[in-house]
Amino acid sequence: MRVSQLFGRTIREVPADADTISHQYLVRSGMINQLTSGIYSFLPLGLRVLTKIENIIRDESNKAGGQEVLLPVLHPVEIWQKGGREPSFGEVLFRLKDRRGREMVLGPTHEEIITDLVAHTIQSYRDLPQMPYQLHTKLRDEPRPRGGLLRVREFVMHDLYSYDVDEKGLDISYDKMRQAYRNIFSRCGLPALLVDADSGAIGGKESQEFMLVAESGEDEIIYCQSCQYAANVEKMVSVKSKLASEEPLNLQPVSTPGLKSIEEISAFLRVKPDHTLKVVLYMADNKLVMALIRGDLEINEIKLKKVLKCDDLRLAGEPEVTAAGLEGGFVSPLGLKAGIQVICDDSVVSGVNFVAGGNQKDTHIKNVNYPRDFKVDIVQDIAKARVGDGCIKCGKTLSATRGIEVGHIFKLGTALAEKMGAKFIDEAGVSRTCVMGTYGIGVGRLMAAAIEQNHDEKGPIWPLPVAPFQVHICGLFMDNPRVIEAAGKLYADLQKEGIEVLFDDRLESPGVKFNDADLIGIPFRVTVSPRTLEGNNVEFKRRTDKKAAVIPLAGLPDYLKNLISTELSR
RNA sequence: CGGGGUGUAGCGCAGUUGGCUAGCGCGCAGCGUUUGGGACGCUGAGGUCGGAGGUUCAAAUCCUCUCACCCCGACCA
Repeated sequence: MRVSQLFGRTIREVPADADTISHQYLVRSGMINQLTSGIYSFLPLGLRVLTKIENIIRDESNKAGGQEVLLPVLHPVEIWQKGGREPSFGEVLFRLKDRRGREMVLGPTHEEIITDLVAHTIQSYRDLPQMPYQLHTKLRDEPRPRGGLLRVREFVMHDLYSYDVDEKGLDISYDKMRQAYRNIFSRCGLPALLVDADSGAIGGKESQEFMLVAESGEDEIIYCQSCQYAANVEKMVSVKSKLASEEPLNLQPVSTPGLKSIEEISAFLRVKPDHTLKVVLYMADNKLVMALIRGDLEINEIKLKKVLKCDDLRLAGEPEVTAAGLEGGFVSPLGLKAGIQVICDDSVVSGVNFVAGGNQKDTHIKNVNYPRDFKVDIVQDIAKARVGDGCIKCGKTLSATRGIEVGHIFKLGTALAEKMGAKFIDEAGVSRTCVMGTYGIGVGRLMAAAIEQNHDEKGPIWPLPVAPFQVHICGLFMDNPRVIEAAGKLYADLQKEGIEVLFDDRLESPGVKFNDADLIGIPFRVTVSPRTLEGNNVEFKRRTDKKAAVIPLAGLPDYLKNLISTELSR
């Protein structure tokens, strides 16, 4: 491609509404353009990167046994009702009506559709396992799009679904896809961290995420440097700090005028926060519930939501607390009237002599102990894991980092397949339900994450396998006949060798060309200029090099061809 | 949905105590001089000042409503 003819241009100024690095560079290099919030067009340069990633995904999916399909974007709402996930997707679903008034949904994902298709296609255990997949658009009305391509409302996703005869088969498919995903990320030149994850709205049991470590990541990853165990903070179960053992003392009410927060209470009564009882009131599907945890810990709402098995969880508002006859800031599980469900973190069970609310204004109670003084409905881990906690696998201290979730794999089981009627006849002639797995990669997000992870102050540094072009020719002084001739010939020769080359043939100053080259981020740059042409040489520079090397023009196509193929096969 | 911010030329911005023909830089077009890390001069094109309503002799500027976008939080590939 000649830069003079390229559709799309580089921009010098940083776009005002882009403050994520990848967003800035994607826009400035002319790869993407925003249409409206969370919706982007891809220009030729950007599409080339996207397509390259897609092709790597395609290749690895095929190798793992996948077969590509293409599913509709427009879904009748009934299929979502049948699958039972309509409420949990809620507002995220884009909805519309067709001309007959029939309600439709723009597909946010395709488990229902593909499972319906499988139900119509699979009949016998002989037809299994299957791994249909697609690379196609998903539409989700996200509450808050952000960070350019990092979080959008319309995006290309790789989604693969596995169907097996039993759990054992699912385990095999899951392992295959986990390996395929590892291969994909490593072939893209992007080392991804595998972490245990919560399965979210999609449900299912086992689930893991592939994360690219990046400052701008939305997720917090808690990991163990010693045994490498890692999990999303949403999911991580950790060994909490232990408290010294004490004898339980007698209950003692104390006056605490106006003191509500854990900090205020612990300072006033001179007790450590780990000797206070934190009470948080939530509305779970519009029912008031009480969550208890040791005062120094935080509640992990994802875990809590799971324990409660509810679709919607939010903090209770002042009116809702008052309506339940409770005193905000002094709420306590002691003497609680029936009807309010109490969920208690296991940290409370192992602690002693807590300061808890007194259930009346300006009063707290010291030396509260479980189970002597109050009852709870559920005891479970609902705490947010922290840096410094112990690893549940090996006991060593946990660390944290931030990451961008670029892939997610789930063992879904049979629940959805059951609802969608995906059954087969087994060897004994008995009808059984397919066991399902689901696997996804956000392709555009991966592209953005690649920049977050690989860039300098001039622009992105694309890994060769996903770079928009492999070689960038800068022709300096393009009004010089020798340069026109030599650069033009080199451009043609490289293309003849099958090398992907972007040729900057514009009559621009060297500074402009070099800056544009850095901004586009192609791994190899060849500069053709009168100066080096004198000795039949050109300059060669990797995007990561500081300085260019002078090398002979003769034999350059072969040299580059070899270089590229060795780099790609690494 | 809660909190914060911004809408003026393709991009980045100034102008906002009402006052002349709405301005600057970049980019774009033409001409000329230049050329190794974002050159310079001259000329030029390009604007419903986010939208609607109102106040006024006069509105980018004041008032009301509204829309859009960005950032921080609750959600996810």
